[in-house]
Amino acid sequence: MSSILDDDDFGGLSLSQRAMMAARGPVGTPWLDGLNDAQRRAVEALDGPVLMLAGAGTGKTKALTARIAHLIHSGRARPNEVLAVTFTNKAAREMKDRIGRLMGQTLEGMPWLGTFHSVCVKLLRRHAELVGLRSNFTILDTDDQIRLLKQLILAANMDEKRWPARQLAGLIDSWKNRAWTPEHVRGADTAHFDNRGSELYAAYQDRLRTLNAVDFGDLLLHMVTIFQRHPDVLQQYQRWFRYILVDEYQDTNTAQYLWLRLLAQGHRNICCVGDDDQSIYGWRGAEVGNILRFEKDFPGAVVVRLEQNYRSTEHILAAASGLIAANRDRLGKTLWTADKGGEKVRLIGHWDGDEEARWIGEEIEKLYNGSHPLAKNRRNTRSKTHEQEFERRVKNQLPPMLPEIPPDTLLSDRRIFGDIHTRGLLLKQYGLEDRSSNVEALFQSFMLGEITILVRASHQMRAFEDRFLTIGLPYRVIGGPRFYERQEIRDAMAYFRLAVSPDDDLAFERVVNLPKRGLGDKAQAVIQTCARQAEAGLVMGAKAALQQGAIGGKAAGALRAFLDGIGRWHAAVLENADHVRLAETILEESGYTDMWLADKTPEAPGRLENLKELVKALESFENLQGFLEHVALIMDNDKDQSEDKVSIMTLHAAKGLEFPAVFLPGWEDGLFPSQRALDEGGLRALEEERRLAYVGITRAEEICTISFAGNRRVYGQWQSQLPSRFIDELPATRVEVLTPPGLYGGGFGAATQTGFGSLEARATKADVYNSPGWKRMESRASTPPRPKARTVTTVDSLAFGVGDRVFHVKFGYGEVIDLEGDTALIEFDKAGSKHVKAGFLKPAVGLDDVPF
DNA sequence: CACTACCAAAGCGGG
DNA sequence: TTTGGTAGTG
Repeated sequence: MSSILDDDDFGGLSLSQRAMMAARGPVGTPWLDGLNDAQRRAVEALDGPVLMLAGAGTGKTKALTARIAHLIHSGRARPNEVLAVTFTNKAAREMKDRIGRLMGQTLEGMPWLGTFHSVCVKLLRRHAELVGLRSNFTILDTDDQIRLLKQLILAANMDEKRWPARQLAGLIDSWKNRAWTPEHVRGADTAHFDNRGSELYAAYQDRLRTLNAVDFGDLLLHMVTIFQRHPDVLQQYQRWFRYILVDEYQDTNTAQYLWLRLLAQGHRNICCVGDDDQSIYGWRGAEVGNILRFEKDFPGAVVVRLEQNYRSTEHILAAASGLIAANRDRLGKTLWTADKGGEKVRLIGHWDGDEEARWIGEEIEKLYNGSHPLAKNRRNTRSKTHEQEFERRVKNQLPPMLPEIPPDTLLSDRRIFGDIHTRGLLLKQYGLEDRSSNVEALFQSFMLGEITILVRASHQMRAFEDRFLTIGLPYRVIGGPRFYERQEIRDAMAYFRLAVSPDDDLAFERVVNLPKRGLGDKAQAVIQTCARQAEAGLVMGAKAALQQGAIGGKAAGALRAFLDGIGRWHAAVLENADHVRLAETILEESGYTDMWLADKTPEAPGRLENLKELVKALESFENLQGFLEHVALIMDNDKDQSEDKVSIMTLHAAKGLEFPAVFLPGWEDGLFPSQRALDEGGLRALEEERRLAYVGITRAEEICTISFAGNRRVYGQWQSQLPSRFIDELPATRVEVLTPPGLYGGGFGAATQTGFGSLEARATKADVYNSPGWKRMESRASTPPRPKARTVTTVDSLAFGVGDRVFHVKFGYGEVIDLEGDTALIEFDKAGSKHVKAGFLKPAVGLDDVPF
């Protein structure tokens, strides 16, 4: 073995691995147990190219992990000779866990099981010099990238308003996804960005090289470049990685495809798993063509179709299959399930988005209560989680069930019902049955964590958040801005980066004047000039500027203090000082903590909390360097998992997940499929939207509810729209149309079932139109909805008095405790007490915001 | 240099 | 509607 492959991840067997290999033999092979025929074929076809077409819920991860276990156990490869790539850290983690469980504790991690990016980082660090980098390069995230590009745009004398850095970033990203270096783009692509796209791209890559930095796209691009230009290096890895496995192959872009193809060229032991029907990342550079072309790329490939679905009931699966059948470009699969019957997909129309949110809220309450007719039919009862939840409730002496909430309950009381502690009072007042001891009902009911709402676009989430805050329904938004993307965290990280490497110019720029030190644009320009003159980094430039007296007065003092700080922190890093303490010191000494302490905005306390959490997160790392290295690639924020909450997320974020009950709101033309897909993308884009719809429906195990609204407020403007064309494409026999909800107050539970679905195979939408409730709504459609009072009224502080109920967009409802000028102290029902500007408050409203 | 006022734009988002 | 960025002012 050459020196290229000379370290732990390529080394010989560890003791435990040897032990494991030795144990091979007639002992059991648990990973082969419980596989169906197709899965077994996919697991046992070890050599040569294999394409595993795995439909939704067909046990793809099971097959994939069994295959790895089988590979290792059969002695074909050692754990560190298997390359297995995924797209997300979550998927990688899950695979690691499952393999560990399959093979027992003896398996010492597989170093080459990870995301495309994390594997590439490891490889690139070894060969950085081949693309003009040092092996300790930093990985820029999107934020850094944009700021860098902005500088380049300005330097090129372009109007940054007409040519926004974001757009350039997208352009460069798309080139990198196709594995195009600046040389490829030059000449080939001049039409973009005022004809200067390729020029700026080249400048950007140069700049990155000087900064010894890469962006995410570079990780793959550089590796492809290295493999193409250095056959000797490529050969080493072709030999080393004896088996290659790829998850979610339909999501690979061209760069990833090339990278894989180069590595697999020798032995062709590559196994790709994917589902062309779930390709939903075309806008991010994914090429469905990669999976459609697999058999051409790898002649003689074994193709295995996993078609037995273990997730959804028959009706749900059939509805999804019927929908996706409208796509032309697909390999085609026939999913089936042994789980016959179950509930049909439910379809309901609403007057507007708020009513949709209200209806779904009520549905969820009923599912949770066990009072929903469908909850009572539950088939998947007595899952382990239910038993655990039951035990938890008993142990904490919490009533296991929420009471059934009468439909005419006042809005203000609903909130209290939602609060498990104060609910008892209302039980009496409303004369409700105490279902505390009703174990059967508990098992029939749904836990909140079993329920999800999947939206097309993130702005749809707000209606649900507003509503759930109001009725006190615990929810969790998945995939919002992540922890490490928050401003305060990124600021703090910039300080840490400076401490580790003072020549990190991007970090320097981010925090020179944060908190405000009087080092504004002018001072920074001087520093830049000095740095350029000295051909050195900004820290050196700043020192030079001070020496030359180019910066004087107050600014000089502040700059000197800042530089001293960096020097001190860097020295501490070099001395291996306790990094947690150091981090705290940095945040203190730099004045960053004080900045937020002095900040009066309602977000400030939360930001301080986050900073504390950041420092706490440091504890699990050896030092600051290790932490920074880790964070660039893994930015998970998976805390808060323990509480039982409804989850709200986008359809994209839901891929790979499953839930017993799924709500799919907003199925309207223009929203889903999105207007952009309808306008620009042609058939291709429409088919991708349809796949998204397919992904949505196939997330559901037992209950799937699709809904649409006739009117919706988009960016403050009311818009009317038609139900989604995808609704027409659902096979009518698999759909149950609910009449629109009753109008005032109650009646939500009274939604009757219209008999339909025998003659016309695709008449679903028309049926909704013809249902009596929709007629009523339609007659109202000529009058555009009036904006509700609470959304247009702005009120100054004088309009409130102590004790008033108020509403805040972020924090929900609360009570005024104190007033001081334009600032009010509010005790929020859900968010605790906070000082907020009165301008953010609106008077609380009760039921009078119901339309009609 | 910092603060305020006004204006434009707003897709899904992993690493 | 909200958010972020820029231009103009104190």
